Amino acid sequence: MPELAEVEFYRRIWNAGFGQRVTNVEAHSDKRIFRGVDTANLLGSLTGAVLDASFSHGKQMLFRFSNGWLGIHLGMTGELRVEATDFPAEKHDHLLLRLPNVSLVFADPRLFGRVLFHQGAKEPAWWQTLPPSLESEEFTLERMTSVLQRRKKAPIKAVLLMQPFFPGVGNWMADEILWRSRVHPATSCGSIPPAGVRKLFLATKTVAADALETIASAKGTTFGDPPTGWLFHQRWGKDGTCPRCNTKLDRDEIGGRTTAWCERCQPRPI
DNA sequence: TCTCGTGTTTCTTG
DNA sequence: TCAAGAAACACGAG
Repeated sequence: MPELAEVEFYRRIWNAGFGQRVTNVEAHSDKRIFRGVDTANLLGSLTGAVLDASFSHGKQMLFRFSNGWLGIHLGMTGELRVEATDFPAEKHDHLLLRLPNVSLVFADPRLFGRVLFHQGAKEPAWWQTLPPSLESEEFTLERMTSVLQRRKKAPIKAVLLMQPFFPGVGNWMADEILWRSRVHPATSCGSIPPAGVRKLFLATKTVAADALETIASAKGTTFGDPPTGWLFHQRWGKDGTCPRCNTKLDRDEIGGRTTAWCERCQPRPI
């Protein structure tokens, strides 16, 4: 599920372990999600460490322990869970942190997710160099305009999915942003007028903020769906209709991903 | 049996 | 060197 707001949702799930000392770590260390990681060092370092903070940025998460930094990317099918202390690891549970009161679990059937581990007083380099988040003041209209100028021929849908520029935007968020802006997903970036870019910019900010607000107000252990009236609710099925004009949504592969849009509200570029 | 997928990385082509 | 598209990764759900 993991796009911006879902990642934030999963980060909070592990809050149950704050302030507790890790008594044991279990890992399927031969799995793909540990590629490039010294798993022996990870296991040895986290055992006995205390979880004291966590952060999310786009689709990335970072958990601060007293003896290292654990980075997690959920890929396409990853999830974080909290289980009982004696919970036996299931087939796709690749990393388990045993704490006095709970077990923190990272599961991922398709193994597209990723674990990173870093030791040092400061955050890992890859975290420090992340692009400005969509919610930040550094994410500006000027920045977005220059990104689109540099990708003149690419369809806007594909560019919205580029994490170095739009951290946290995934397939459904991109479709939501385009639908709100009334821009066809196949429109080449170079052909979008300044007024259109401004609409896209404002929609990006709004979708990110509203999705995060949905998570904040859900405050339970279930991921609350976005408000009614979002394209989100219509884009999955084959019979989805436009929440604005009730036209049946079109579906096709654009920018390498399945894309849903309303041909009436988002006219195809000439 | 077959197709599809809420993501990234790497390869290929231009 | 860069932009853009395709393939690869792996496995469950429908």
